[in-house]
Amino acid sequence: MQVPLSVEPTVKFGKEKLNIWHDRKQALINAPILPYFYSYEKLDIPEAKISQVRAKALSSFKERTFYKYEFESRQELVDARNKIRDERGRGVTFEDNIPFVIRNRIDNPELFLKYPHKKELAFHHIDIEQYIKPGKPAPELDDRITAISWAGNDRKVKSIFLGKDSLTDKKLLQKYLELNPYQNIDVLTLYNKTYDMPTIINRCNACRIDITKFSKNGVKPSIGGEEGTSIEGITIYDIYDSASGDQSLTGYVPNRGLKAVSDHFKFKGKGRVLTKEQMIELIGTKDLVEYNKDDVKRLMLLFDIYWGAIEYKAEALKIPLNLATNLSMTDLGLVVLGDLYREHNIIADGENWSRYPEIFQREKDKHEPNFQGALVDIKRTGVFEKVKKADYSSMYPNIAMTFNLGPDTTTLLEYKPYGKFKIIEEENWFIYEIPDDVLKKNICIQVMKKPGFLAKKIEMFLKARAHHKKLAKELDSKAEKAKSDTYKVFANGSVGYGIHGAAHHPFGFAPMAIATTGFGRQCAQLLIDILEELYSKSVIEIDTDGVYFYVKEGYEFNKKKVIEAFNNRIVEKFKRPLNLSIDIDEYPKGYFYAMKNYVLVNEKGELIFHGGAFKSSRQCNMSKKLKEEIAWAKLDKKDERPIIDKYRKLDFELEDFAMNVKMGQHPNQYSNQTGFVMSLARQAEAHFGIKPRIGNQYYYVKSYSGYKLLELASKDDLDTNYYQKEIDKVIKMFDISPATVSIDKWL
DNA sequence: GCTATCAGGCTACCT
DNA sequence: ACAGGTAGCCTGATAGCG
Repeated sequence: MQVPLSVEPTVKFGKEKLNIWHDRKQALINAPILPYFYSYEKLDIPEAKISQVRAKALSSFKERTFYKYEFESRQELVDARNKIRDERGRGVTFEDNIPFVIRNRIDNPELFLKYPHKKELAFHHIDIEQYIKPGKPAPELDDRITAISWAGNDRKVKSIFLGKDSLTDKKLLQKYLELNPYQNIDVLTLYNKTYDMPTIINRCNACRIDITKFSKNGVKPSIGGEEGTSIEGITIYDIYDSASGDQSLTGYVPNRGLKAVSDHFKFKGKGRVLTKEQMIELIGTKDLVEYNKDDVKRLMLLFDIYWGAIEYKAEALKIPLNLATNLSMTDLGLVVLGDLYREHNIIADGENWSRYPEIFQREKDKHEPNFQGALVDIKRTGVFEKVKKADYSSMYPNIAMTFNLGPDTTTLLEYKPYGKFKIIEEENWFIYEIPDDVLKKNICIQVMKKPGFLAKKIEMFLKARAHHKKLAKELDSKAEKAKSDTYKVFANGSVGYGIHGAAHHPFGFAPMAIATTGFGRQCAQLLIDILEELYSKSVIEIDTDGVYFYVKEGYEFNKKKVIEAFNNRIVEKFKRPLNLSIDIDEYPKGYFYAMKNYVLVNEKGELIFHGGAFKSSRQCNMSKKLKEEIAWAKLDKKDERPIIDKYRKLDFELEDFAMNVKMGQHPNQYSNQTGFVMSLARQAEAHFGIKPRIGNQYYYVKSYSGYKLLELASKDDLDTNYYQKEIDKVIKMFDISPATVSIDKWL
């Protein structure tokens, strides 16, 4: 690679250093820049080194003088910034919350190329199994590890496992470390970084095994905190991060667990999938080892799918590998926009929050949005045959590119009374009046005709994407596919209305987000109108950039005609041709229930559920199975009654009635401490000593005495009334009640 | 005391 | 602490009814 394995900031003797690992060597260098922020004002900060710089302000694109405040350490910067925020509020200091490694990368784009990891990366793919005490829902810290499987670059899976009667895992761990010197490992691949490595390290601690062996410089690994596990000289790649962000899986996998995702990619293993009970029962047997080995093979299957994009991303952005393994949209935006702002000598003079107070600081309810987003609607419900989906490819980046949006071209001019979308063309610019139903105003956005730098950058990304996508198809190449996906992410990250619409992203530019979503709504509506006209009231559901519609008897679907009509309408509406293309997918049948909630049958005859109403992970198995059976009956026009009668008997295992919920926040963040999730968390703490923690998952059932953890419930305690009502709900979902039938259907 | 309805808090999902 | 948008579950408050 051209880039290092990892870079982390660290303070030594009060000075900011960069801790760089490359080719299994550590380089502790002085950071080439000091932590800094800007302000328009001359502030009284004695500890800072103050200088003046001339640059263009992001808000006005006019040249201004800024004071630059440099600090000895990040902590000094944070303290000074927070003091000013406390006294004066936000908005006095600018670019004051950029992670230091990224700030270094933006200001010295070639910096990390001086520390390349040239050796072939040594991977270590790993999975462990752990004992669970009978009756307990999950393993605990003192539970022994029963098996470890791993593979290196040779892909040969090896295992080490505990005998049935061994009560300690000390020898197993010692042997594992002996067989796998961490000195020779660069990248640890696993699924769920909060489990395997912390567990191994905890078990080593419990067994008094020296854990400094894990790191390359004798420093103890850290396992706690929100940062997760970190080991000096090693980068941890959690494939779950890639799988959970993979949009192409939506609707095709029941969850983002290792098994579901690898099954989706046609995993073929030797072992069978074991239940929790079997995993305990089969300790010390070949079955458990095969199961454990299969998980490593699943891991490697997914590794081959996702790794290419990680390494490519690191090199394309010139960032260390550890930053690329779980690059957030925020950080991607910082790098891509940071490069552009540096090249054009722009300083972001405040965040959206302070630059557009009328949008981001107005009085509103707790979860009310700041501005209007995408168009979402359902026009017709029920079963439809020959369902098609027309969607824009990369809609938002294409809009930003075609409409020439960017900080240098786009300005929020003024607000007008809420009304219709309007375009006014002048010699050098367009003015777009964008109605916003959140702000209840028309937002007037001026866009210059002179080509802008951000639109140009996005065009470059989209062209690169198209190029690699074509190659991927022609050569059936995973590497090209990874490149294509990477450029799609880059294009999204630089326009990503998520970043430009964020209140506190340092480089966000709200007019861009408002224009992007505003044009998005117009384009979606255009597509709806055309399909409604061509196939007579054919549109079913709309979500952002995709329109589901059906072609009824007597109409002939013609893709060319749709696209032609679409292009004509674009010219009519926007007074010029736009570079927006649409794709069309087909499904033999579909059942549409509500916005974002529908069931499709694809060409292969598979049932694909969309939306929380159908596939919410919190619902019980009984309800899920019922939905699946009724969906098939409904789509095949068969009688649902026998299915319902069968389910009415509630003849299932206790587990099939278990619902589940995950703690979404830290215990002290719950405004309602007596709320549902907290009450389950308290039960778990009282009975099993499980500390309430963000991310904890609780399985529960409804009993006559209230909601109970699954482990505390028995079958004859179940609230049958509640579960009968669950069945009623499913029936209602598929039985089209008058309230959900569109007016058309009655006419 | 029971049932229906609604708002608010929260999770889970979609683009 | 990247955005907005929708559905559904659960709780607690309130209203209507007998």
